[in-house]
Amino acid sequence: MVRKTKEDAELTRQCIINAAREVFVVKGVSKTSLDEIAKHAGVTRGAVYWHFTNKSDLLHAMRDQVILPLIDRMDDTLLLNLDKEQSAENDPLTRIENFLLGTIEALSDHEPTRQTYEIMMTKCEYVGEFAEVMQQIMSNCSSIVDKLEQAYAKGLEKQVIKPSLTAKQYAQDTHLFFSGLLHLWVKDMDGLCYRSQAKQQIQTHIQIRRM
Amino acid sequence: MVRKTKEDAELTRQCIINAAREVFVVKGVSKTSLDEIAKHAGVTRGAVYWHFTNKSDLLHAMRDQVILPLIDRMDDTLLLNLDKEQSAENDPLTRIENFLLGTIEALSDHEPTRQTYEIMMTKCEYVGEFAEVMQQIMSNCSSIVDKLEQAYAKGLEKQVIKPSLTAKQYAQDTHLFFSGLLHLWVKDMDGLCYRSQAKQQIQTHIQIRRM
DNA sequence: TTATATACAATCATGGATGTATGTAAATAG
DNA sequence: CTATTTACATACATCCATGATTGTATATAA
Repeated sequence: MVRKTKEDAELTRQCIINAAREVFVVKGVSKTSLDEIAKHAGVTRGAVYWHFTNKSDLLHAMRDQVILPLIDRMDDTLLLNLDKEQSAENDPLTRIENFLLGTIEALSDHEPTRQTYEIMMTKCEYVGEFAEVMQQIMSNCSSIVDKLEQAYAKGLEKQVIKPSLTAKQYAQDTHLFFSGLLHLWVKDMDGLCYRSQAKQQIQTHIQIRRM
Repeated sequence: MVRKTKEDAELTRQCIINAAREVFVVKGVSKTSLDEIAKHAGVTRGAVYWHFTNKSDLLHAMRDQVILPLIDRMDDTLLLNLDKEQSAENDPLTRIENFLLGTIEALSDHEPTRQTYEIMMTKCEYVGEFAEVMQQIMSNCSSIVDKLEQAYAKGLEKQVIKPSLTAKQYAQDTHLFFSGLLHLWVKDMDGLCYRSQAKQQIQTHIQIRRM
């Protein structure tokens, strides 16, 4: 193989990430060697070590491709123009429902996203230098709860939600609900129990809150 | 070291399981060698291979010590004598609440249980011969939902729950809620966000359902 | 009392993964 | 047009975990 142009290089980098994901998801992170990833990507270990310092670095890159867009989408769907004039689209509860449904849809429609979640949840050990990822996840959870709380606060203000609980309580309960749903959805490989009913369960969860 | 009596052997077996748990929880399953476990238990790899065929077998044994009692407790707390006469103790919603609270308490009070959950959730890759454990987990979830549904059905029958949803819907929502709570509780190492508020969130979750 | 099974310890052989170091041809900068 | 950097491939050295084998002293059964 010979030297490539910058675009080609970026393409092989992405190719390595894709190969890593596909091998990780069947063999688990720790039991896949960089040689397997390289072979599956059609390159050698030299290429992998050129683009990534080690397996952990590669795993981080793979994760970022899924997590970063999620965070962006969360801001857009949940909070952007929340103060704009009242409409069906702009109902806080509908926004929350759409955010949850949209996340599930991303998993349903985009195989790489689903695989990445599966790897992160059931094929990866959060230990050593990768233990800090747990902190990031928890910190992400905090910001999710914060944004949910803002949306729920608007909902309470606009009186579309039953006022029996505080916005924070609603936000935490929704977050726990969705966290459980995501885990079960990903683990439900057969799709019998959870994947088929996820959307209905989200709608039910939201419906309970609506006044 | 010399040959021991049967009781001594069972003791070293348990000692190896404990050692495995304590090493797994800091180094992750795949990165701990059987030699480390043996040394931490004060034996050699020979002893480990005598009591367990391999690392996976050892992991299964460790898991069973936590999962099997949980299932037993679930039957007792949730269903046993559910048809007996009405009392505060026998209220279906109170039973569900007690089951959830009891599980959290088991994690709080019993370090080995907490460590085992942590290993299963964040320090273990469900792959290869260990992938079938995922099936077991999902099957366990089904039976949990079934038993919750039975309890909720009694609650609907006794008219202590709002009749807006079916027993199955209530059961699924509670299961998703609790699944998320367990995951976040275990991952919340600092105890700042979830561990401190778990009991309140359970009580809130139950309170929402009460008529 | 003897024979056998038990409960380990100690040793060995193997392979596989990692990281690094070196080679190299083409792209790109000057 | 030349020098240097880039984007890899190839080769090398090291380490470490595994599983199997063998050794051994004792508990236990007959």
